[in-house]
Amino acid sequence: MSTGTNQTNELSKSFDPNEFEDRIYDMWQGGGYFSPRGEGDPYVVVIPPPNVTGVLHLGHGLNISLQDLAVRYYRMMGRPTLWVPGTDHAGIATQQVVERKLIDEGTNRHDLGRDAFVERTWEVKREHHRIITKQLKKIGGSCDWSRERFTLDEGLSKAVREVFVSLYDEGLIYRGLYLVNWSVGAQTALSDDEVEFKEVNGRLTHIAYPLEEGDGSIEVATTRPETMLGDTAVAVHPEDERYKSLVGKNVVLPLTGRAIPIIADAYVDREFGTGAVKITPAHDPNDYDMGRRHELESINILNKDGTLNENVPEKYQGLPVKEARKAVVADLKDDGSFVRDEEHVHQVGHCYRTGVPVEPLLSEQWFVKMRPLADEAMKVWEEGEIVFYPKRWENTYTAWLRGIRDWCISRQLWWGHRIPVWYNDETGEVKCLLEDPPAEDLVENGGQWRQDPDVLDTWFSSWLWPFSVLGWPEKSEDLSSFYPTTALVTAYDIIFFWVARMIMAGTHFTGKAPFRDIYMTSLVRDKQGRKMSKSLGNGVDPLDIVDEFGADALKFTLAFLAAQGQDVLVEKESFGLGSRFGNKIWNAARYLLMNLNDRELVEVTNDDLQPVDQWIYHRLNQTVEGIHSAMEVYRFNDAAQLAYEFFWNDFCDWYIEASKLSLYSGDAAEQNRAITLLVSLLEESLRVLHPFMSFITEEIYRKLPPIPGRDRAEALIVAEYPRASDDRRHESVAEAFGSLQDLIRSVRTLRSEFTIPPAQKVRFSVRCEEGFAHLRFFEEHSELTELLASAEGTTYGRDEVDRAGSVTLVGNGYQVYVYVRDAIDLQKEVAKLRKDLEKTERLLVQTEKKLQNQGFLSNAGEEVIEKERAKQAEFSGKVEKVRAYLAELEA
RNA sequence: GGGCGCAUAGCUCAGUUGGGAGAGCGCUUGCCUUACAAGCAAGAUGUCGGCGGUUCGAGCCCGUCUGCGCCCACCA
Repeated sequence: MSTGTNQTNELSKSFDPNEFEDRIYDMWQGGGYFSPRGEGDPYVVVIPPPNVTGVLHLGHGLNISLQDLAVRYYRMMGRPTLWVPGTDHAGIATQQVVERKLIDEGTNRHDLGRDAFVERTWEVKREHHRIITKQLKKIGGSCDWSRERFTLDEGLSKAVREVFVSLYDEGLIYRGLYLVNWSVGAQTALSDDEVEFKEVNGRLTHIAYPLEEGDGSIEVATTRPETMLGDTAVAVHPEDERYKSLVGKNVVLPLTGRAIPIIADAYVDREFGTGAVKITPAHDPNDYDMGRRHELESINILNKDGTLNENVPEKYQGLPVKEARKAVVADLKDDGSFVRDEEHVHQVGHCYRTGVPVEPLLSEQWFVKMRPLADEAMKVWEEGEIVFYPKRWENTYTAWLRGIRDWCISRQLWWGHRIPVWYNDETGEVKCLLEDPPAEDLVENGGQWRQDPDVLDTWFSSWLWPFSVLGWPEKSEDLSSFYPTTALVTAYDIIFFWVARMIMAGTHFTGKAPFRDIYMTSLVRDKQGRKMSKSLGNGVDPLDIVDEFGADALKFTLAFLAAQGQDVLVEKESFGLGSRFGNKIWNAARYLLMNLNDRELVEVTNDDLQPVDQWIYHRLNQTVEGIHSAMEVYRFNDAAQLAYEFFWNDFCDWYIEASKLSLYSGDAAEQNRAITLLVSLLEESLRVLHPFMSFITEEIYRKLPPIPGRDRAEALIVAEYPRASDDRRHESVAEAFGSLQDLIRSVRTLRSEFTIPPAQKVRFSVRCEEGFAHLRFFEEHSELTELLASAEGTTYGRDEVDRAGSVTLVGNGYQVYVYVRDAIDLQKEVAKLRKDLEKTERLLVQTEKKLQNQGFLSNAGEEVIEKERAKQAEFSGKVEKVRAYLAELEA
């Protein structure tokens, strides 16, 4: 059976990803290939949802690329594979985007009103959503768009509501007046995790508080002098002799004239500063605790916009914190209570979204009691239900769980899930409801019930993501088929925000950890190791990379560079790696397709394989095995490198080159055999490469002719991934081919060192030694050496040959005589040989020492010793021959 | 204060159970050789951060020191 292949399936001469990437993506999506197919153990990934109003950066590029790589690999491995895409409503960030727009339009959200503002935000969301999904497609993400979700869509809102009500009913959600982190920038409370501590060069101000009675004073120190306006005590250590007598007395607070007590508390560090601390329960976490212990009054001095309120003397009212600080210090100086101030480096909390310093503020907020949830999350880890890659992140995870604190979930925003709690202000009743109360009961319609104005922390919907996207709380088909999911691929900077909380929610509400494998991606940095950011201007836009190099280059380069657990440093130019690889694949394929003309693809059986064919199949086998084991443990860079090396170094550099003689000089049958093997190997290589280089391989796959005896998938994306097979294992052939490569390289080196022009053919003979497996190989397949070394008039054999006029190259098990003595500088050759001899002698001595070492012989493994013996034989043989040859040359 | 990570070729980094030091880029030399100059062939460059230890044998294991980086933490 044979198939005519005279159709023109040519590839264009120049390689341009832009020419086919969009077209191929549409083909995939149109073909429904992104949806799970088949039966069996599914491979499921949910995307870490990008902020809907955000801009994709290279971190997303890496994250999307690695997920796509894994998903495509498992899809081709035949597992029903699902990658659920979606976006996050990102409360603070999105609200800010819209608020800024309003300010530009000369208005603001309060003028607009809540409903109109939310509607406006939905418009902005829709606009950005279109852009961001387009970007995800550009990058090549093979996600199932028919299942796309948004954290604020109907189903997910239902999940959020369900979870809130159920936690409320369990007593795990509570409301109360607590000191929280207040972001003046975003005008909302934040959870502890949303506060970023940064080192700040501040000043430590020492202030003397005069005693109410007598002349003495007590000196305190603070980094936030303005908070003294809200002081309600001064604390000292109970055993501090300096102050013991003062405990119980009062001091008069400067600037306000209020009298406040001196109390004793063991929390105070006698060594720090003066050993006396001013206490501001309303604006400092420690002071707050102490205030509770001592039943101190709390005086809130801040408005929510960060200005001082009516609880401070009039002259400070309305001043922002920063200004108030200056004014207070100035006034303290005037009034004589200022002692001194000094430079002081300390950690100051900042809002992770707006970057402004966080002000601790006493306010009414909703919290989730985390301890019980954290315990469950700890348990699933202990039981091995979840595994981190790399493993060390488990420490970070467990440390956080151990030190868990309650989670402040209410946000004073308008964009988000409204808290499902209603108050009856007359009766004081509170109800938390799954369904909204009837409209007529609401105060705005003349009823009595008023809904809590706040929305929930964005992460309160994100933590449900792996099961809410699959339909929970409904008992959907997707939920039963695809939950728990298989892998989570995300960056390590959101372990607390997201990963740990998803595990809590998943475990608590579904009884199962939401995923098994947690792959923490590296952070992408610039070449100086700096985080990419807009302000530094060092950001690289993944779409620019796609435009310039193609999506395959983006994915391949990142996969190749991103070793597990190591931050990856890149610049735009780095992506030349993937781009060049694409070019290589393109040209190899173009070359083979060109050579289909006037030849036929024929049936080729294992019996038809020559050693070089067996060698390439052996290498393919090894490559596939290596990729499988690398993928199993998420070593993407190893897998990418194996694929790269096989295709470029083995297939292109050796196999295609070696095939040229058959392809051009063989008879018709041989030519057909050769092209068939080449195209078959190309086809299989495309399957190997597809997860790494998806677009280009699919594009080429479409142009391949039918190959006799091989099934054709409707698209490469759903073709079967190659597996290793025993009948392709050819160890001894591989060893022989290794020797052949050595031989060829040594001839090439000789040519290169003596600059013998490529056009000038050299004549050489090979003499193989008795007892070497590769002897027959050389004898039977002389054309390989002939072609690869650009030689002519070659003779082979076991017998001595005429060496007159030759230069000898000594290899393991063979010698090559190259007849170029006239063309080379003998002195240089002698010098080179001496150097080579020295090195070999050194190696020989090393090996012999080992073999004489009793400790080595008794402790090392059998294999290691065997290997050492083989080395000894090789080295000593070589030394002997080179010595003899040198003596001959020098004579 | 606690925890973690990194120091390997000029640059960016691989190196999975300890057994003759690797890749990509860059550099040098020669080639537009019937796919690819985004290429081919050949080549140079390493006290594997310092010191000590375990071992027949250490880039890899242990200790210690130095220099960077990150995370967590309520010392005003």
